[in-house]
Amino acid sequence: METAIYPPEFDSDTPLQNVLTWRIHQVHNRLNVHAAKFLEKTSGIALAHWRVMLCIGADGNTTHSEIRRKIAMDKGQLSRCLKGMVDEGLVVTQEDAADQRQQRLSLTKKGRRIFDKTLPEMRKRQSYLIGRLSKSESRMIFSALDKLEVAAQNHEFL
Amino acid sequence: METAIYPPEFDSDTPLQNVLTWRIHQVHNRLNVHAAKFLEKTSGIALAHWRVMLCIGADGNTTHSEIRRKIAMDKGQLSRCLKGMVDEGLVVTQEDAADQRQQRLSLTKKGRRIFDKTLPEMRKRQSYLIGRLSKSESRMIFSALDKLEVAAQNHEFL
DNA sequence: ACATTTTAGTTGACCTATCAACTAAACTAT
DNA sequence: ATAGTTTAGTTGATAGGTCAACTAAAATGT
Repeated sequence: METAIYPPEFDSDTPLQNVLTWRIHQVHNRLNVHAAKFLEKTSGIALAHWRVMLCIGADGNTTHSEIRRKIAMDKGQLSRCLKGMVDEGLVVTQEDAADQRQQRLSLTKKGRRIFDKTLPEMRKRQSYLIGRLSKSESRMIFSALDKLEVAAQNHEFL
Repeated sequence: METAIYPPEFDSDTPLQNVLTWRIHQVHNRLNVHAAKFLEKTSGIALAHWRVMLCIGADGNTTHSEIRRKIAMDKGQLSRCLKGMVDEGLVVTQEDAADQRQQRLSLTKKGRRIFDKTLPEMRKRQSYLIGRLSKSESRMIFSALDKLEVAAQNHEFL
């Protein structure tokens, strides 16, 4: 018998549960909610701030564009996000001597403290989540995501 | 040698690429963009409208709450979304004789026409996406997503 | 050297998502 | 029956995402 449960075709009989993009959408939302609550509890910072922090990293000295290359974030959004982080005293900007268009970004002492506190917690969370998966699930989900990302960007099917 | 590439711990050396929740976030965004463009091309309807349409289904006669149970959508959002769909002539509401609080929802002829045109296209897209994956990837990604969803909702790790 | 294009970042307009307050109908329990 | 609670859906306030216009600096090409 060759017939697998997947690939699932969806129709009135097959519930939305089996539509891959739909499942990703749902799970993504729930993980986001979870991450936001988790961050709220551990360090009180917003998810977007945390993601940007991760990009700046402990060493700092990044720029807007570098961050954007890493996390594919809208530049307006990033600009405002960083402004918020500067206001909260998490990040400092200093001008780049060589290129006056861009600013070098680093964490403040406070930002660094929060970063250092949050990183291990987020690692634990990551391990917890991955720990729920079997070996092959955790291997396959990464490669599947890679392929889906490519598939979504190829214009083959558009 | 037992060491696998995964589960990936993230730190300054391990790029964000290996953070599972991050990857899901990225891939989700790209799939969304792809889906929206695809729908734009095939039937000109919005992704949110399509999702709701799928819930109403060809047979129709659903209610707000039934849809919400299926797709875990905010009720305010759904209310406005449906209003838009009614304005566009995709959906009709009629009052439920037995329960005056709720409305029965169905597709209009126009809505039905778009639904019938879009469904096979979206199926093709789904098959295309799943087709990029190996058998075990497509099997494992579904089970992994299921487990992650549970993990994100359990308060074990919160 | 100077006109053109590219890159960096900011800002404004708009659109969607999320949360909470609200009205109204229906159920529940005394 | 009727007070209290639950369920259905609407609406408003607000935060966050997306797109495009804009300024300024740097790179490019003649």
